[in-house]
Amino acid sequence: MQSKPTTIKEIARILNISPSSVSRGLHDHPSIGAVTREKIKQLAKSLNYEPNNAAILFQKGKTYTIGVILPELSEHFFSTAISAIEDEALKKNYTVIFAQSHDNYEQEVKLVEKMKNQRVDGLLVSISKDTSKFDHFEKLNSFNIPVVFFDRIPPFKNVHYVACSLESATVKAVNYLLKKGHRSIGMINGPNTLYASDERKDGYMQAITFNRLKVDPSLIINCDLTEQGTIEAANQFLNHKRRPTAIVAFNDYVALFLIKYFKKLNVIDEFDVVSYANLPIISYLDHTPVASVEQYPYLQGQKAANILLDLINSPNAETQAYYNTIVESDLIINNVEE
Amino acid sequence: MQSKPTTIKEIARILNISPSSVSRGLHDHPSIGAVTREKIKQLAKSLNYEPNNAAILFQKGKTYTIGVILPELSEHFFSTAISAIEDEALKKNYTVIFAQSHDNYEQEVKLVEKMKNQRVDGLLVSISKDTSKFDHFEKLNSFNIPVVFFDRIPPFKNVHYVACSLESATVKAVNYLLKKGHRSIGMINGPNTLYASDERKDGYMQAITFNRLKVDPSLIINCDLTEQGTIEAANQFLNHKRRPTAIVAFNDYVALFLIKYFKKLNVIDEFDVVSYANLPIISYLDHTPVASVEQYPYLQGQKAANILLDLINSPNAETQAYYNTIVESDLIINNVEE
DNA sequence: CGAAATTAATCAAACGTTTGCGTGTTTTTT
DNA sequence: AAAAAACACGCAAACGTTTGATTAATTTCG
Repeated sequence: MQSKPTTIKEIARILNISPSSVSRGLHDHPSIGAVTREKIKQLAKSLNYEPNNAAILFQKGKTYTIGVILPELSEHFFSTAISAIEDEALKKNYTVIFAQSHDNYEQEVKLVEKMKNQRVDGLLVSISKDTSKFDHFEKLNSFNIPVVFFDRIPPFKNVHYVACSLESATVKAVNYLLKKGHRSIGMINGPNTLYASDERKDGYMQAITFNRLKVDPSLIINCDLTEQGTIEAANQFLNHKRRPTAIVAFNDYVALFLIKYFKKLNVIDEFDVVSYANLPIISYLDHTPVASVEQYPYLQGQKAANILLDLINSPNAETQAYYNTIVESDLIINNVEE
Repeated sequence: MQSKPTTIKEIARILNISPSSVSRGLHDHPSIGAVTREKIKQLAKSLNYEPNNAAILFQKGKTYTIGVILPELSEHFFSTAISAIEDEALKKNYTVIFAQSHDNYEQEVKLVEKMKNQRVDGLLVSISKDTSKFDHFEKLNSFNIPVVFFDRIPPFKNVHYVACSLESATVKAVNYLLKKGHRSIGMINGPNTLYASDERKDGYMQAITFNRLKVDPSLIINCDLTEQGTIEAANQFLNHKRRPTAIVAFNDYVALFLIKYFKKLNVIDEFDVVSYANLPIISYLDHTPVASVEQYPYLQGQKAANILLDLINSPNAETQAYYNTIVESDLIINNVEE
């Protein structure tokens, strides 16, 4: 039963015509007569002919494959994004290969190399936490492999990227809290090295200032994002002379730790928490954040994929301007039932 | 800057030797002298030579690629499994391409076809919910593409698979509840069409019977796994003449709905819930399941990937016995703090 | 010292498909 | 009826790499 797949040559031999005619016939090339074309197609069908992709790819020098490199596939945000990427790629008949950097710079460099060897037509990347050099991506330019960054993007504009505006989302979040009557709002921010921390801080300050209030820097606490770090930050808030009544948490994990700790101290009712969505089921908690910044991973993935496919199929990629796409994030108000 | 990638031919031309020698030199073939070999390697390095994968794959008729088809990538279980698969594949220098069936049979058939066209060396599959025919997989046999199923497997033994023994896990779960003193234990099971429902039911009955108790069939309720369905099941338990004090939920989603509903009715303290792990953060809930059946997605993915790679590289795949691997699932007791 | 063995490299074919160019045959145009 | 156009197909090269067969040069050994 070990059937070798049917080839064009085989069909040509049986029909006593040339392989080129078979190829053209199958592609509805005008220079092949209708009769011959039908004969070819019929035989191809009955022999279960399937084009040998490897051969075509090789011949065309294109792989119809896009690579995706991201930190951790099992994080909900990324698995949703890649799900979108795959869906978009499939529509245009592209294949997706992916790899995880596990937030490790060296691994990321290796993977970029591997993707290049695989001759992907383009690359989608969400950079690892400890990536601060970007040479490995620049190398791809000379091979004419376009790169689109998404969500975790490098801190400069002369690349293609899709990302969420955390700044404007943070403005919305703080505005919401102010409108609810809060006058002292704390923020548990990430390490200063993260670009995402800057954005949150800027948004926070912008909202406060815009409302003609004064920013109290001691209400913005940097945190290593661990449970222990969160607890320390919480303690600082609890002992603060202007003890805040609302807190903006860096992400859902931090919010989770925070809420857990506040519940333990029985002060949870004295705080409103706003967070950035990572965990799909966080709204099922008893004490949930009053609002969440939704970052639309599916949409980001979709946009990034489409931009990449555009770039791949645009002839004059050289002279092209950089896509700097911002996905507006929204503040989702959790209507707490009870 | 548009550098065309260096080829073996190019190196050969510069060194005035034949391409075959270059190829052999790069592969440390014994019939190339040490001097020439070094010259070749040096030049290759300085020209940044990278083998053209597409050409090699084409030439060898192998793609060093494994395909993965699963229902929904954004589900935590699957994203963890595929994360493992990717890690294993990378170790052996294989590439992973994947696609989602979105639990749709027709889509699955299409994807299998596409994977075949891509000439994957092997396929890992977790079948879609409404797949009951398996011809599309059998077709792969004649192309000598091995298939390993994982987690969601077909209901027969003459295929390779890796799966969790939900039956024995359910036995453990029910035993645990019995040991805690529960005498009336309800089960919210899935639709009867699912193999997974059978396993749970069998495990339940086995544990009850083994403990010399009588199975009350009305305590096993089939449910469509929606929130509404869960509520209906809950109501049946609440009105049951032998009202259960513990409930085995089909999965974490069902458990979530159930706990939410019980909390609303203020009867949550009258029930112990056991569930099957899908949601990583469910243990952060206020009222969490007292125990969870852990199905080790990472381990399953790992094993499935390794089996597939074995099959791909075993010369006499024909005569091979079928791998039927069962991953023991464990009952994780949640030590509730308060 | 001549035959055999070893070493070092080359040649050419092959993998399956596509595509520019050429060629013979038929049809259309003037 | 001759020239032009349209049609239908074949030829051959090309993509980059690998590999079995072959050759030429050198070394080894009886």
